[in-house]
Amino acid sequence: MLKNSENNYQFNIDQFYKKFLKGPRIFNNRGALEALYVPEELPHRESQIRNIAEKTACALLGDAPPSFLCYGMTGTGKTSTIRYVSQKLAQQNSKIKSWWVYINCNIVSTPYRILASIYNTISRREKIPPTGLPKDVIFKKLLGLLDSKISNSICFLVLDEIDIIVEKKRGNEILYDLTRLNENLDSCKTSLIGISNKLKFRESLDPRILSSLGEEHLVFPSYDASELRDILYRRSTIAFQDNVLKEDVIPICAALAAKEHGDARKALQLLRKAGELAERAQNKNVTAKHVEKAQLDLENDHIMEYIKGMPLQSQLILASIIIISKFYPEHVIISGDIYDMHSEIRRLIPGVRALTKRRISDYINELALAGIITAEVKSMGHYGRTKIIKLDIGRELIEKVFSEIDKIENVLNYKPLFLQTDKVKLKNNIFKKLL
DNA sequence: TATCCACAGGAAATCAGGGTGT
DNA sequence: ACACCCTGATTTCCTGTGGATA
Repeated sequence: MLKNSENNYQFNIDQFYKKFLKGPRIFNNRGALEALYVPEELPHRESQIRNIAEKTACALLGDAPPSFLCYGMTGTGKTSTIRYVSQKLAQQNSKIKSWWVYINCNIVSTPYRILASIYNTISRREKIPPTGLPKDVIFKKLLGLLDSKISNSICFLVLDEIDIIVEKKRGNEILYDLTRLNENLDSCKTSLIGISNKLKFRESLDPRILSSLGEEHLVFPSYDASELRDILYRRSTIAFQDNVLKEDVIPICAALAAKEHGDARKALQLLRKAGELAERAQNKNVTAKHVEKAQLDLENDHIMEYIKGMPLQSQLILASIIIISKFYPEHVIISGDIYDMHSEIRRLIPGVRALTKRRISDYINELALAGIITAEVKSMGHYGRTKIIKLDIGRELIEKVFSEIDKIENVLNYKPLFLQTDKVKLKNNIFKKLL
């Protein structure tokens, strides 16, 4: 082995790849564990499949199927079932062609972009720009396109995570427009399918939309452990080489996911991650140990991914919390502290604006919602009403993420000034007693 | 018991930045 | 160049509030 200047053994990439290829194979087709993979059959969703099939069958005859809603927690097979049925429907021998437009409202979240997204999925040539035009213009263009390009056929609009747009003030408008598409169309018919994982979201839905979206809705119950085992087993026969899974691997994955409201997506992720860990370690088998590690890794990956993806201001808010708890572990952190800390450190980064307390309050709530911190509203009597903020996950993990973000890394060793005044220290001592 | 702190958090307005057609 | 569109982030303005203190 050669030594390089840093006194480490030099990594020989060619040898590594050669060794890897000679090593044991774990996967046969890892795509079968992906979220988007639609298997040949969907176990334990027979009644939902039948229900949707019955609803959509009239599309084969050229009639507009009723609109409807699907409920169920994450990983209960809502999207997969819809995709599955749509594939089967397309395989039927019918003169009437059906189009399926999938929209994830988490990504495409504004009225304009929803209309544009539908248009752009159907139209091959002309695309609607991401911004610029008035909404009603796009609406008319869309009507024209539907009538001309897919005349005498059915267009299914699948709105995944529909609850997200309903929460917004103008969300009801766009849904109302979409439900009314049929009235303005001559030769094309549309059908709306809403998918939601919040069972309560119907309450905030405009009654007009609720009625045309169909009083009828479809519930996707969570899978129990034995159903998850079954799903995993079937997928694993496609995804993995024969006999690489130790017999306890699938039951453990299923049990872990069953604890989390029976999330099949989670179960599949676990299984895949466990497989990848085995592969990386050049092991012949996937074992319970790999699943354990996978569980930890997945949680961390998720958090790290989330933090990396946050906007800079949000990262600065989190950094403020980190810094305070790093230099003053005893300090009880309240909203005001974060405001002060933020206004100090934001100066260290060029081009970062100061924020109002109001805005910071929202950022704190977002972090709490993501499970990174807890923010409990508490009244300190004469000392006001505020949020008590605590870090919910390991500081090291967050610092590790931040060390990869240059702008934040430079800030982490900043020693807070405002905390050094006696006034602040005194008040915080009273806080401690009150808690 | 009235007071008063330090905010919470809703609603509406504003701003900047991406774009349009004329 | 000009008037106008849509969005997302933020500010402005606002009313509400739990409980220690005087």
